[in-house]
Amino acid sequence: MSSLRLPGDRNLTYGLVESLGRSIVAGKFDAKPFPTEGELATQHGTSRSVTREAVKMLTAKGLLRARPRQGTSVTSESHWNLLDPDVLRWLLERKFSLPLLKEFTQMRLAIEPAAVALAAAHADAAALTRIEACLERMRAADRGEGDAVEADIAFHTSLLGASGNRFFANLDQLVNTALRISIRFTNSVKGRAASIPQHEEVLNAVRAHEAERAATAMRVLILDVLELVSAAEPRSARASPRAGRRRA
Amino acid sequence: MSSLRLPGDRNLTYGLVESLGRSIVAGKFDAKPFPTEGELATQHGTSRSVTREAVKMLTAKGLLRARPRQGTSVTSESHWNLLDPDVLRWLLERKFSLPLLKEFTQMRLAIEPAAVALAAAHADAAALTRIEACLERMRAADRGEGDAVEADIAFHTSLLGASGNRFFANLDQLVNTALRISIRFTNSVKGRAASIPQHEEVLNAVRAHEAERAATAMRVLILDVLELVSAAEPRSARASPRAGRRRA
DNA sequence: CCCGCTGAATTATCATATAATTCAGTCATA
DNA sequence: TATGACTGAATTATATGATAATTCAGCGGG
Repeated sequence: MSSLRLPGDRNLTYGLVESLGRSIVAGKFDAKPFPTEGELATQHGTSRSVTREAVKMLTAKGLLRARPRQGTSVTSESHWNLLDPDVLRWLLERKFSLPLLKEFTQMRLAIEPAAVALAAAHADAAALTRIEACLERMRAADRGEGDAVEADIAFHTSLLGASGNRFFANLDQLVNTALRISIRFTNSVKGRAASIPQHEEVLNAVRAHEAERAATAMRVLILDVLELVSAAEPRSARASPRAGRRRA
Repeated sequence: MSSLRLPGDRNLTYGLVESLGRSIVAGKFDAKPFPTEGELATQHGTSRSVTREAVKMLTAKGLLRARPRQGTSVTSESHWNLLDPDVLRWLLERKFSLPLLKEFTQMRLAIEPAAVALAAAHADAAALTRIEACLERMRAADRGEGDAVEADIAFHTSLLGASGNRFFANLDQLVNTALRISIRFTNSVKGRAASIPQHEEVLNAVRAHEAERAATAMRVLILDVLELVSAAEPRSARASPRAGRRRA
């Protein structure tokens, strides 16, 4: 019935994945059971081929589980693949989960300083140029030219790529997705946009091949975010924003 | 034609995914173009439904790209999703990639110390019991009772789970997959199995809620692995095993 | 109380047909 | 010659209908 015109619908299958993914994360099937293949097809006006492919993709993302006779069902939330950008986006967009954002920032605090340390050690000329371009975009955005959020994101992902570590580089899409929401949040709390000087310090350290200094600069930057996110939480079990770390 | 009896074949589709995934990673389609849907179906004796679902899953893993008229093609390696346990396993098993193992260990060095620090801060009683059980399994394996590799893996993944951070916890499958190969490698280089005292130190620190001490202990443990892996590399661009870090 | 059988519901697989997309070539035109 | 619209063919995308395999729930016998 519905035309299924959702963002990222290269075709019917992806549109259905998007639609179902949102519904699942929103908890629409917490009470009533998940429809069978046939029901899904008729409800959405898609063929069984499309329906099956969508279910298979959501299964790959850990949201669904299909077995003969038993039918298809939503898995417990702990099985959901948070490292999948789609899943994370659905979770962060729908019921805006502050705890999840905090946990994401904790992961960034582990990953990004290590990545910039590697970037400082490798110091590819072309990569450096790319990072500088991102910083320039941030400066331009600060003057009102261009999108500050996109520039900020590009800065961080370009550093992940410059690390020369394929695992860090592979996190770019995830960071891209979540950072977009994270920045929107931090900007809403404090009026201030991203701090240019802090980002400059990271770049300078990388350019100077000073790994430890670069890592520290990045750590400071992300700790700021983590404190903003933690402060927004209701008072409960957040004695230390990032336990057991001092002297970066 | 072939019966497609490969590990992890809950059904024909997963079997085909496994088979094609290995072939792609092995570079079987670097010269010749990737077959069309129809060709794949006839070659493997599967219906087009199964073939399409397999192709779709491999597309989700970033290995393939399908467009009408143009056909299906293998993407460049930089698009492959290393965070997918299947993809990583195919890469590590097939052409045993030492650089990739090194990069994976670098990521562990970023993740696991942060995770144990959080685990030490949270200190859930039930989680502690689980970790202790894993250590006991390691001790038992040291006496010849049980599998040492599995116990070692369980120790590390249980700590990821105890971190209380869902992103760290979600890395368990990835660590489970790659650690299995990593341990096999380190054990082959040096005869020694995993160091029990080092693991005990981690657990003790977590039990005592000493986050920084726990992180340090884990860092030491993984640095040992990283040095083993780095030492096995041919002499080239590895001036410092983990640049800009000293005094763990 | 337990074990095996049976039936039914649902996914898994197969087979075939039609639509949509897009690349490569053709041809008219400036 | 260069350029742009048109055309045809190849391939995926979607639809539809049928059969097989799996497994749960319930029944019946021991």
